This record gives sequence, structure tokens and C-alpha cells, in this order.
Amino acid sequence: MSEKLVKEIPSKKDDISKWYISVIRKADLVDYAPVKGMMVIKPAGYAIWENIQKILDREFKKTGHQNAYFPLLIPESLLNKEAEHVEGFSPEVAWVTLGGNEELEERLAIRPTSESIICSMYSKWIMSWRDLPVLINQWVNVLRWEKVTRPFLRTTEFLWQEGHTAHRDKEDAMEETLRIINIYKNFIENSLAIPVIMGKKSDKERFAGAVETYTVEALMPDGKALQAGTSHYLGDNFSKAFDIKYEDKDNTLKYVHQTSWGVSTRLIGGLVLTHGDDNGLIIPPKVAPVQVIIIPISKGNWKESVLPVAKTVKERLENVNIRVNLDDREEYTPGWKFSEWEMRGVPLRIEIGPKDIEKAQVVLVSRIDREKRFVSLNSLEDSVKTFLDDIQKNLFEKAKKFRDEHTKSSDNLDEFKEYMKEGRGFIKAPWCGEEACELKIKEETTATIRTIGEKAKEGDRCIVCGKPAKYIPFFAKSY
RNA sequence: CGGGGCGUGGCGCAGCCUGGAUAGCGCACCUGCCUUGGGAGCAGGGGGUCGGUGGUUCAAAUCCACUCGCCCCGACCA
Repeated sequence: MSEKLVKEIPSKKDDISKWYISVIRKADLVDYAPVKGMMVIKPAGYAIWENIQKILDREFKKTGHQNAYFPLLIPESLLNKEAEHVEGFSPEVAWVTLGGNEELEERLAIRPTSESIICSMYSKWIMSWRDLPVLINQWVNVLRWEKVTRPFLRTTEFLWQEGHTAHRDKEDAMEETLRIINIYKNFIENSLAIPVIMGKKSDKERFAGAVETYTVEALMPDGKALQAGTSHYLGDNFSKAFDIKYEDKDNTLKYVHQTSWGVSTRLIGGLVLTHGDDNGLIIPPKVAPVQVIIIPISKGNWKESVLPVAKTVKERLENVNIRVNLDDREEYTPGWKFSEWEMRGVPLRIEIGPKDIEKAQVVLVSRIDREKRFVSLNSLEDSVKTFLDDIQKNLFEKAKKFRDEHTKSSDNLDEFKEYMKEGRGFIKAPWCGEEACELKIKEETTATIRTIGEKAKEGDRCIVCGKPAKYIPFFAKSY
């Protein structure tokens, strides 16, 4: 696997940024659009998103959520209602000021997130404790005027799902917040094969308007952390700002407690960075639009001998719901096709040639390391399923090994700085809980608290100020 | 938003410094022959006006100004 066949892709190790751009474009996931910072998600990329949606949406529905759709445009007066929220988002909001040729009386924000417009509706809809909880999600686009963009990882417009729920009290809302962050963790680890650490954000890193932000953070191969999903407990901040009250069993009016949560197309960027190699993309089987590519070895009278078998193999796999393609194009050689489908990230390849026909077998080849399994046609379906499962598992194990090897502990600031300079990665270090110390670390290393981690033990001292530590956060540079 | 780099057929680049004739190369594409178990070979062919605008000049891909976009580092950012 060391030899590099696709020479147009720069080495991942040498220059991960160039590698990333090169891979997503050669694998045909994305193209640049005419507007700065905006991208076209092409069919190969969008199909991954559809698979992400399918799996997550099922989880949301299973836990009682329903989908709805709220408008793209938000009146300025609504956006301004929750003070902290406005402050957090106003630098990156795009505005509509004209309707046709008429200047609008009130500017309309293109949603950067939908808390405000959804809360304005909730205040109309929620009257009684019997109306609660409200569990609504929407799959939509949002717009944020980002200064620096990179396809999938940070774009001006992106696709996401945003869940917005309302509950009777803190306990119920907090339970929801945690339920969702666990759904995210399980999905990202099991389906995307990306290990994450789950935890709370510090006050400084918290979502604008939230009481508590829970996050799942993944470590990318360059040692930087990627925020993969967040789930916020909003308390009654928004219900007070938007006047969302219900009459409880005890005949008193109470404010609802809310949550909001989301994951975005950024997950695709994380998937590419985590699993790809110098031959291109590797898509985990569970979300791969094409899980198996069949390449007939076009030799001699292959159209009469090999091709019919290849077609049968395809049908048999389709019958057990495996997403499979047959590349029977005549104009390309098998070797060319191997490289091409590897670059596109198809996790498993089936080769069928004259030799295999004689032996009533096919050759299965893993995208990860080109491990070959020669399997009997009789056991085709089971062999393929097993191999796909193995690939899914191996991708996760590989990523987890990397993550663990790049997670260090330190209780000494100089050592901390050394670690950050060299390999980067997660560093666990005791912290007193003060923002001043958090800022100092950021100034000196550019690392931020990704999650505040577990509670510190008796005797742990803050790595910056030396006072008793409250937590052992995970620090890292971030995307 | 600050510093740096780059925009030339679909992609990757050369040419620019030191202005001058038909803008060149590799890949991709089209036609034909021949091949096919790791990106085959030969022959023929099509396609660009040099990111945009303005200027200097007899003459601009090349010099100057402005502008748009992309990439990297930083700041900012859920």
C-alpha cells in the first residue's frame, strides 16, 4: 500500500491542506461556486450526506422527534431579542434589505441558525404543560459570513440539521441535551468510524445564548480538533426573551426550558480527513454511497465468460441490500479502474477474471490496505458482509489508535507548550476554571479547551496559575 | 481583517524578470488500430486570448493601477 499510484494527489503527510483539497476535488465530492466561500456539493458528495441524514433521522424519529420547516429569513427584531445570542452571531449574519426594488422597512437576516424564529413560533404554540415537550428538528441550509472558508469544514452556506426542543423543566431539558449528544457520539463513532471525545464546553467556548454546551470533538490527522456536533441546554434564556410560557399543573405560568443541537456537512470533511490516504478517499461502508465496486478483468472473451458472472454477483449483492456498482466500461483497463475507485473511496472491490471463473471464486480487496480475500461464489453474500464489517471496524480502530497516541497529559506549562509545538493533538491538563488561565494558554499556544473534561482530583493544580484545579480539560488547536 | 503565495484550454503547469511573429507542454477529450490481473502503446485530431477593468506603448499573457477569486499562516468564529 506504500506505493502511490495516483500521482496528482499530494502526500497527506507532507501537506494535509493541499492533500485535502486535491482529494475532495478528484473524488468529485465538491466544486467551487461563483460566490466566495460557497461550494457545490456534487452527487458523489451529496450521496454521503444523504446517508448521514438517513441514519441520523431514524435516530431522531426513534426518540420522538418530528421534522418541520421554518423560514429562511428572520426579521432583525426577532434576532435581537436574546442579547448574548445576537452578540455571538451578528458579525457573520447576511442581510436582505431589498425586495425587488423596494427598500424593506425592516432588514431580514438570512438564518445563521434558527433559535430566534423557532422560539417566536413556540411562544404561540405552547400554552399548557400538556403541550410539552415539543421535539422538532429541521434539515436545512444556513448562512454565515465566514472570513476563511474550506469546503465542508467551513463554508459560507452549509447544510445541517438543527433540533429545537421545549420542556417543562431543567431536568427534562438536560436529559434531552444528553440524549442527543449521545446519539451524535454513537453515530459518528459507529457509522463514520471517527472516535470522539464527548464533554462540556467552557464558558468561553459555549454557544451564544446557551447555559451549557455539550460537544463531540474528533482529532484530525494534523493534530487539530474538529468540533463534530453540539447539543445545547438553553435553560430559560430564550423562553424569557421570547416569552414562551405554559400553565403548569399547579396553575402557575412557567417558562419552558429548551435545547438546540446540530451536526452539519462538516462531518463529511471530518470523514475525508480522518480516513483518506495518498490514494484518495476512504469512505466507511456504513455511509459509502457505493460500498462495493465490481471490476471484471477484461481479457480475451471476457464479455462472454466474465461479464455474465459479474452481473450475477451484482444482482445477488443488490438482493441483500448492498450498494454495489459494476464497472464494465471497455475503454479503461482494470488497473485504471482500481485506481479510480480507490480514489473515490469505495471501501471494497471485487475482482472477477478468467482464473476466478475457473475456480468459482471472486477476489475481494479492501480499500484500506489492499488485503485480498479469495472467496467462493457460494458464500459471496456472507463474505462481502463480513469484509465490509471488518473494514468499518478497522477504520475506527485505526483512527482511535491515532487519537490515543496523540492524547497526552501534562501538568507543566513548558511541557504543554513543547507538546503543542511538536505533534499537536489533545493534551489533558489541570485547570482552575478561570477564563484568564484559559486565555493565557490560548495566547501562548493557540490551543483552546475543547471539552472541560472530568473533575480534577484533590491536589491537582492549575497548569497556569497553580491554584487548585477544578477540571482536567482536553486542550487542542482547532479547525 | 493582517502577512505571504497564486490565477494562462477541463486539470496540472511553462512562458512574464528583459514587451514583438501562429501562446507551449503533460494529463484529460475525439477518431482509428492494438491492448486489458495495478492508471498500456502507436497514429491522427479538436479545444485557450492568458481572472476582470482601466492605463502605458507602434505593440501587453509579459509593465503599471485598481478589482475579483483561490491557497497557506495568523486573528476571528458554535
